[in-house]
Parts: sequence; structure tokens; C-alpha cells
Amino acid sequence: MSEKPAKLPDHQRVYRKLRDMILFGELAPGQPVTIQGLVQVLDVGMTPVREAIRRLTSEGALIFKGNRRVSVPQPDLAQWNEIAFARLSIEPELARLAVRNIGPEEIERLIEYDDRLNASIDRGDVRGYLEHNYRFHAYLYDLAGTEVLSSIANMLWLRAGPSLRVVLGRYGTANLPDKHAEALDALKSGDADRVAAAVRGDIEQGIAQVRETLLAEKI
Amino acid sequence: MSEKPAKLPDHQRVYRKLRDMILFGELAPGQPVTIQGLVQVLDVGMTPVREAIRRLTSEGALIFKGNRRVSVPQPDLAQWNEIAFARLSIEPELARLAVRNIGPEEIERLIEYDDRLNASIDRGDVRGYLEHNYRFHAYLYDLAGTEVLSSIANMLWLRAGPSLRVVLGRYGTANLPDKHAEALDALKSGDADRVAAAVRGDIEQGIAQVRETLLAEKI
DNA sequence: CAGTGGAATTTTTGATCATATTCTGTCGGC
DNA sequence: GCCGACAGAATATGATCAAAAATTCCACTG
Repeated sequence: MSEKPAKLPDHQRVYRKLRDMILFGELAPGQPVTIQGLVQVLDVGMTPVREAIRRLTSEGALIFKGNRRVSVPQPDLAQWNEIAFARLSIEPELARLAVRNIGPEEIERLIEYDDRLNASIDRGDVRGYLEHNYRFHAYLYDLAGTEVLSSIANMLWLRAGPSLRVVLGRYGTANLPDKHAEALDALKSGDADRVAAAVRGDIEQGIAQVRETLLAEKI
Repeated sequence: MSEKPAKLPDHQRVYRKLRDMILFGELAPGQPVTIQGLVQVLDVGMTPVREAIRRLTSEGALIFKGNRRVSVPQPDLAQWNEIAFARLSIEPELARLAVRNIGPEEIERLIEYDDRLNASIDRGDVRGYLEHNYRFHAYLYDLAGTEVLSSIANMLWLRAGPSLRVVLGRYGTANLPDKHAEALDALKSGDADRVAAAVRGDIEQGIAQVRETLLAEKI
């Protein structure tokens, strides 16, 4: 019945599952998340679900909605600017650090992610776009080999995910300028500063898109 | 038997308790943390303990030690530099933002924390120093009213706490230059840049102390 | 004969679940 | 419109099972 290659404990499986759902926009901002609901959907006991939810809340991916109810947070403009500030402080640096540890194989893998990302764009596949965009950045940052900074970056992506989804879902993936190509190009020449700048540009673009929507109060 | 004024759920009480223990150096770096141990010490069931541990691990205050055992992390030099970079990126900005929302009462309270901190230094009370130093910064950052940045700062303090404790416990609280006075002075005149600079200086000093110890490989 | 290596057992700890309890919000009666 | 009972959901407990670590014990070697 369960031929998963998973040797992972339930609470981690649930955590990842929920995490992906948030990261890739399967849960809308403001949507309530109940323990019992997940117990039935994921077919596990409540203890693992509880722990997964607790972890996600402490990472800011979920919030306590007053009376012990949790939901997906919905950042307002001020909070979005905080996320923006933090991401711009951390992520370009991560990209810069990653350059040290990058060889041809790693670049190859990044190109692969980027190809899939572009395919998703062509297909108008929002969820695919979000997923491969995440994987591209996450893998790049992993290569930096910095546990602390990476975990912060991950936290920030969790907070940004649902909002990105809303905007993309509304305006489509049609006109997304590809900053990844520039980053890849800079990576090939080992130019750390240019890589950092490209990543910064990529982030700024995504941030600006959401910010405009928030300014227009359309969220 | 339990005339605590606490209306808090157990898992939050346990979380705070454990959090404080880490933050104020009651747990040494590398020290293992067991669920059952905490169950007996804190006299609660294992579910709340489990959740508290899970939260702390996701905040980097505890780490999975290979085979589903957790312990207090012991940052090496590289990780400490990461923490330093992140703190210097985030905390001065938080201080700057806090200036907007600060009035005489808030300054009064900060002065109070600082007084207690100085009393702890005079007394050679390491734990008291750590606690009031934390409260000073935490309150200042809270005043910024920025949920995202504050939570990142808190995460970083959790990672820094045990190491600070080790260094202070070894060299004492004797010669700690007081950068808080400068921050308070700048706060009174509402000079955001100077406040940010003072906080930056305060952080740099603490970081340098640990870094030297790590360089000498005395940890 | 003493000491070492390792296999098997014991013990400790973690993971999960079923269940009981507490709290919140709501709906119907007054 | 207010108050109290009820339903549903979250919190907390202890039991049970599984996995890992610690310990014991024995055989074999030097």
C-alpha cells in the first residue's frame, strides 16, 4: 500500500508536504489550516500534524489566528517591505558565497532547473514556475554551504510564496524577464559580484510585482 | 498545587522555558536535550515538550544530532561569521526603525533594563547580564513593530546565546564597554543613524569576543 | 590468564496513536 | 437581545511500538 522510498518519520513527511503546499501556492493567503483536516487528508495521526504545524508557524509560514486557530498569513505592504529588505540583505550574499563552491556539474544542474522553469512559463504553469524558481534559488544557496543564512532565506521564501502565487495567478507567467540567464552567465565566468547583482535583480523584480499589487490594494 | 497565573497552554510555557534556558546559557553548547528528561524536569506530558523542541530546532536553537537526537548547537568559526553577518544586516536596521515609535516612556524602560544590566555586570552575574542584555535589545526591536525582521533577530539571538555564555563565563563580565549608553543617548535626541550605529557597535563587540575565542580554538 | 572484539541483551529514548479534557464559538430557548 | 447547552476543534496524557545506545557476556587471541 505504501511503497514510498520514504524512511522519513511521519512528522517530517507532513512538514515537507505542508511546506511545499505553502511554498508553491496550493494554500491561499488567509486560508485556515486545521489539524483535523490535515489528519484526514494526509492519513496520519494528529501528533505528526501538530508538530509540522508548529514548525511552520515558528518559521512564519503559518500564523496563530487569535484563538488557537492557524492560517496562511497574508502580508500587508509593510510586512512585504520587511520581507523584501531581509531577502535583499541575505540572498545576494548567499549567491556570492555560492560561487566559491560551484563547478561545471553544479552549473549544469542549475541550467536544468532554469530550463524547466522556462518550460513552465511557456506552458503558463504557475505552480511549476514557482517550484522550479524555488529549486533554482534553493540549490544555488545550498551551494554556499551556509546553514544559518540558508535557513533564513528559506524562511523568507515561505513567507513570500503565497503572495507570489496570488500575483502570478492573476497576471500569468507571460512577461517574466529572465534574470536567471544573466546569473548563469556570470556563474560560468566565476564573477561573484555579477552573480550577486543578477540575483538581486531577480529578487527585486519579483518583489516589485507583488508590491505594486499591494499598493493597488488588490490583494 | 499550581497557582500559576498562567493561562498559557503547556506547550508555550515549555517553549519559553526552554528558550530562556538556551538564551541565557543554562544549556551548554553540545549538551544533549532529551524529551524524557524535560518531561520529568518540567512535569508535563511529552506532547508539549515535543512541540517545544520542534519549534526550537526549526529556529536553529537546537539541532538534530544525526539519529533523532537533539542537542544545543556549537557554532564553528564559519557559522559564527554567518550569524555575525546576518545580525549586522538586520539589527541596526531594526534599531533605526524603532526610533519612529519611541517616546519618553519607552526610553525610560530601556534605561531600566540597562541599569539592571549594569548591576549584573558589577555583580559578575553572567546569567543576569545575558538576560538583561537580551531584554534591552528585544524590547528595542519590538518597538520597530516589524514582525518579520524581529523574528529573524530572535532566531539569531538563540543561535548566539550559548556561545556568548561560554565566553563570558570564562572571562567574566568585568571589562564590557557599555555601548547601550550611547544608544540611549542617541535615542533621546531621536537620531536614527546614531542609534543604528551604536547598536552596530554593540553587536560587533560581542561578536568579536566570541570570534577571538573561536580563532584561538578554545571552544 | 588477562585483555580485546563483537554479538546479543537490556535499557533508554523517540515516534505514533487513541483517548480524555478543555476551550471556543454558535445556536436555540427564553 | 441575552444566557446557557451543545458541537467541534485544539490541547494534553499515557500507552504502545520501534529504534538506537549502552551494557553485558562470552569466545578467542596473545
